Amino acid sequence: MSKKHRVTLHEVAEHAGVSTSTVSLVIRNNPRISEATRKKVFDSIDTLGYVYDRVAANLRSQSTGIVGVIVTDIANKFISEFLIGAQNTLEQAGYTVLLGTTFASVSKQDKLLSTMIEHRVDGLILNPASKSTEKTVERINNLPIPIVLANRELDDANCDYVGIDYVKGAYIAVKHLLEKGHKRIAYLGGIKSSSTWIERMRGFQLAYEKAELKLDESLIIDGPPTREGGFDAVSKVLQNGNPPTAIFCFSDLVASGVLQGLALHKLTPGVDIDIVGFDNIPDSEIYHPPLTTVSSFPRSIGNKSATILYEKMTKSSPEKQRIILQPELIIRETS
Amino acid sequence: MSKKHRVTLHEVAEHAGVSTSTVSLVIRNNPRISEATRKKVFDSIDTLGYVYDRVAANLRSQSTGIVGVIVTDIANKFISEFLIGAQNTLEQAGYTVLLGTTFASVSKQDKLLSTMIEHRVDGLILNPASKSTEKTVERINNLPIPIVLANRELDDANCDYVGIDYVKGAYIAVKHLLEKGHKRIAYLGGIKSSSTWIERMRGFQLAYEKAELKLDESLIIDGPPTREGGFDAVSKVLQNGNPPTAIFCFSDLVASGVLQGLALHKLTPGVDIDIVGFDNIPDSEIYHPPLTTVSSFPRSIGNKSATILYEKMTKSSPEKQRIILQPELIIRETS
DNA sequence: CTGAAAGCGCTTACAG
DNA sequence: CTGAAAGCGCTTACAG
Repeated sequence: MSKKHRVTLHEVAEHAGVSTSTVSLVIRNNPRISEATRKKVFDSIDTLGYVYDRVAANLRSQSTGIVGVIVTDIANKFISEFLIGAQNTLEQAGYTVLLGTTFASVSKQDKLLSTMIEHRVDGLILNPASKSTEKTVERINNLPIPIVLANRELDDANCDYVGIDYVKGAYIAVKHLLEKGHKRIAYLGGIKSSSTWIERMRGFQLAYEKAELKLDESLIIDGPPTREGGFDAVSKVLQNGNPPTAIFCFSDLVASGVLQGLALHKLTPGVDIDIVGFDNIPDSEIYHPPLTTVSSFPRSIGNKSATILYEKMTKSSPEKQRIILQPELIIRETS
Repeated sequence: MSKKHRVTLHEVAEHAGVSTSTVSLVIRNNPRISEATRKKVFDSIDTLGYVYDRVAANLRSQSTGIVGVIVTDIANKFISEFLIGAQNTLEQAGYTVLLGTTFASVSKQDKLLSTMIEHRVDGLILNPASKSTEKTVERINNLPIPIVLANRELDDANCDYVGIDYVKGAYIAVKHLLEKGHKRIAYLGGIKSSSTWIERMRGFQLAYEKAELKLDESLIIDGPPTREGGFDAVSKVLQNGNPPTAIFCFSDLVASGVLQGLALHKLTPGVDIDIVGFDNIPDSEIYHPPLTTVSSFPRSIGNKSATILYEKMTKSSPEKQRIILQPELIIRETS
């Protein structure tokens, strides 16, 4: 079985007594083929066990129906939800998704971009690694195929973008804590050089300014946007001579590490210290205790990214779009 | 930029003053090209901005370097870890991964199989949907390309398989609960017809038999292997006239729903009722309270699946392999 | 060590 | 409504 050669369109044509052009048109459901011929061809396809060879079709038609989606980490719930959104929309439109995971490595990202372009993807959705360089940006700007950036904006990238309003998200989170009377709020986790970190920082500052309070830089500790990052950051900040009374976390994942660290120090979130996360991943609801967090909408971001890419691939409207979804505060038991 | 035609190998050859055969060999690092020629060609590639067209190469060489991986749900941590394992190994071997998600739908799975075969993937790793039919099995058995099944075994599928010993996993979990003195243990979540459910059931029964106890069928409630499924199942089982004193959950995800449901009924896990999960996903450690669970090794399963597939794709040793990893009990605070 | 020629399996104008 | 011919951009024997 394995070694038997694949039946070709040519053989189908011969078997059905028509030309290859006709078979090709039948396969692609071209309406200008008569019902009788269509049936004849499908019969031959069935009896011969013909399998369409997209590789050949792609070469000839110069388009593959494949869209590359590059993300930083699929094990992150925010990302996997984002992916599901993008994939659903893309598949509905008839595209196949080629997935790449960078694990936040820029060189991995560069390699993936190359591979995907060599595979002639029709378009790309990129959730950029946080340390993406100028070179990456330049490359993205010069890409011969449509691309949409998601979740993280890149400086000087002249690109369509879909993400959420991180400034506002951080702002409403910190404002909430300030209104509860906190004056010393920590900001833990996330890579300081990334746009996602910087924008949250801006929201953080904005809330402090409006409250006419001064923030303490020693309560700001960055690190990897992971559970471990949160754990390490909270351990550090608790050693501060004047520790915080509340913590704003870069993400729910970071918050999960923070909760772990707090438990180790016998501090009860929501009682001894208030915590707010970011993302509203499903698990945040069953953290111990359930986490107050900022809801971003990963599936919607995925959907939107795919929709915009689809427009870029099919229409010839080159106007750039920048879509910013608005976050919401979800108050639970940690604040 | 977008509309400029892609530079072809032919143009590179002309620019470098060699034949296309030579350029082709240079690109693929064939050692029988002299250093001088190689350099000349690479210079031309750089100045012209040539991009290798894998679609054309694939057609001619009749192999794509693409491996299809089909899973039931990427938002599930067990699966995403499995995927990372498979992807790492595959990428190291030079393959590109085409990902498909079935969301446990058999028709989706069939479509994905078709798409991937049409795209001429060199091999497939399939984490089958639980309700896969005989037809699917037959199709898989007749596949013209190498395939490895993972995580869920299919009856009569004459396939290589990598998974863990679910019987033993359930056995050690239930034995642990019995040793703690429990006599009424519930088994919640999971699809009754799936091999993963059935094998856990067998382990469950085995533990009861060895303890010379009789199990109560009314404490066995199946359902979707999700958080919601767990929530619903625990709600049902608590209405039992004679409710269980301990619960064995199909998965950690199910357990998370069970914990939620228990909280609603003001029952404290580990105190009022004991809980054991299955999978040891990272989150289980920070559930409230931290979950006792059975550790399966999703990344290792991914790695192994990829390794076996790689052997099938490259060597001509047709001997079937069936690899069963051994699970471990991780005791935390819910028991 | 390198080149000329054929061909992978489709789709695409074009002709009728 | 259908067919004959060319060609997408590579790789593959084969020759020298």
